[in-house]
This record gives sequence, structure tokens and C-alpha cells, in this order.
Amino acid sequence: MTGQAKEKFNRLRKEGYRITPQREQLLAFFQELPEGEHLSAEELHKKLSGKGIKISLATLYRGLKFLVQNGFVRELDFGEYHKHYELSSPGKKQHHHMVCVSCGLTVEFKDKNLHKHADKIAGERGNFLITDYQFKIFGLCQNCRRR
Amino acid sequence: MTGQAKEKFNRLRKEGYRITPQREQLLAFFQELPEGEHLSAEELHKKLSGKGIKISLATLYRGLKFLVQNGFVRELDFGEYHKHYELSSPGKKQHHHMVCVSCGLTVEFKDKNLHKHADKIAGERGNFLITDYQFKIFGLCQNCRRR
DNA sequence: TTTCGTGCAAACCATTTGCAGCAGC
DNA sequence: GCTGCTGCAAATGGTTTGCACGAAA
Repeated sequence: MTGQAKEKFNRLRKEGYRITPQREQLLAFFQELPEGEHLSAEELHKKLSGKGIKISLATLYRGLKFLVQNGFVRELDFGEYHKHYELSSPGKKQHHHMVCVSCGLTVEFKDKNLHKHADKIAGERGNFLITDYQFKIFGLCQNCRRR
Repeated sequence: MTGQAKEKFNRLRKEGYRITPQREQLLAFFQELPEGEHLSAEELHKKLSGKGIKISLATLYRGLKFLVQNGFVRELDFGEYHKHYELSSPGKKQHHHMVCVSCGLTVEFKDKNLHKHADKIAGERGNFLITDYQFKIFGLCQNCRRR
């Protein structure tokens, strides 16, 4: 666990939260994850078990909520049945999605200019500290248009 | 039901789909809905019943999928537990969301420039016909930053 | 007459919750 | 010792699915 995260954990401890092995190990696991890898709760549970870390699914969900609400981790929603989680580091590149509503084809893309929009809006509307932003486009892909 | 929709239904009929009272009534209901109103499946079911239209929840879900996949209706995801549906008319204004990951505070906003990004990306990446796009920003609101 | 669509009830499945015991501080 | 956290199992809730019947074409 990085020093920065330790500080933040200490602050949370003062606020009445308890820093348990499960929470520490969960955050440490995210920090070791390769850039750009975003896992579902189920996948996380499997990988943690694989590393010998014992944590129940219920506690994992509660731990994830704890980490998300305190800005350590972000929750991604690809419009699938389940959510994905990844370490929330501000400099991280965002990738966005274009989805065909008919066949489900998904194209990932990046757009350098979107963060300007995000910053502008966050500043104008309530002074948010941005942890994440996502742009999703839905439509018909070339194949499905033809039909 | 508009003439345009009728044509489209006839085309689908030729492709082997069947145009049932339930599907017709569902689409007609969407067309009567006020601009900007987006309902969940549950809400739709209640409102249809209120109008004397009998349709089971299962059929409603199947009908919604049918209308979404054929471009009549769009499915919106506000990151809630359920999805929302509204008539898919191309000129319709989009509204986007900024959500506080800590307290859940949600701010809606519009941004005139986003459609340019959407169009550009859709053209460059696979020639999509856009039916919808959504921009979501996550972060900490002013109150939650302070803590 | 041939499928496809419908209604019902049961199944699904990711996530949440009640509760008793445990552990951080 | 107080109170928050954990693990377990059961509940939740929106959505999907199996099946037999009904109805488009």
C-alpha cells in the first residue's frame, strides 16, 4: 500500500472507520493490478482467493463500496449485468464505449477533448472533484443498419 | 401510431416479425408520452394498465427489447437499479449526469457540444447510426470533499 | 398450418441485508 | 468495552426464461 493511501486510511480511522485486514488487502490488491484492468466483484473474489486472501463476497461488496465512496477505487458500468472496479488514479486514461443496440457490438475509443468538457461542467455545476467520467454512444452498427 | 412507424412495422413484418396488439399499443403509448419523460419498465406497466392496456411484465420486457433493437425506443441507464425507456427521436435533447460517488447527489446538465464528438466518433469508428449518447461524470461534491 | 408471441410462474444472478460473533481501537 | 466489521445464509428485485396455449400470417 502506498504512503499516500496510508495517510488517507489514517484519516478515515480518526473518523471512526476501522481499518481491517480485508480492507487493507483489498486496496493493496488493486494497487498491484496492471494498468487498465477492471474486474467484476466475482472476478476479484476469485483472484483474491487465488492469492490466499480470504474474504467473503458480502464483505468484498461492502469493502468495494467503502473504497469507492472514499475515492480509492472507481466503479465502472458497461451496461452489463454486473459492475467493474479499478484503482482510481487521476492521471489514468479513460476509454469510452460505442454500443450497437441491435447486435451488441462494442467499440472502445478514447477522446482527448472530453476531459475539458468534464472539467468545465464540474467547475460550473457545484465544484465537483472528478474521479471518473464516461461517454457512451448507442446506435446501430453498419451491419444492423442495412437490414 | 405515426405513418413512419407503420412503414417500419410493415418492413419488420416482411422479415418475419409479428405485429401484435401489445407491440402496437406499446409503441403508440411511447408516442403519446410528453417530451423528456423516461419511464422504467415497472412504471410503464402501471401506466399501461391504467389505460386499460393489458400486457404482462414479461411481454413488456420482450416488447421493449424489440422496440430498442429496431430503433423505436432508447434505453437509458442512470446507474440505478433499473433501466429507463423513452421514444427515440433523433432531434431530442440529451441530458447528462454528474454523480457524487459518496452521497449520491446527482446533477443533470446539457452540453451542446457533445453531439459533435459523438458524430465524429460514430463516423470514424464503424459508421454507426446514433440513437443515443450519454456522458456521465463521477466525483465528490463540494460537501463530501470537505470531509 | 406453421411459427412466433404471450402469459404465467419459476428461475436467475448480482448485490444487499439480518444477525450473531469477532475484532479494531 | 463499545461499536463497527465480518461471515453466513437468506432475501431482494429487476429482468429473463421454460412451457403450453393462442394468434399472426
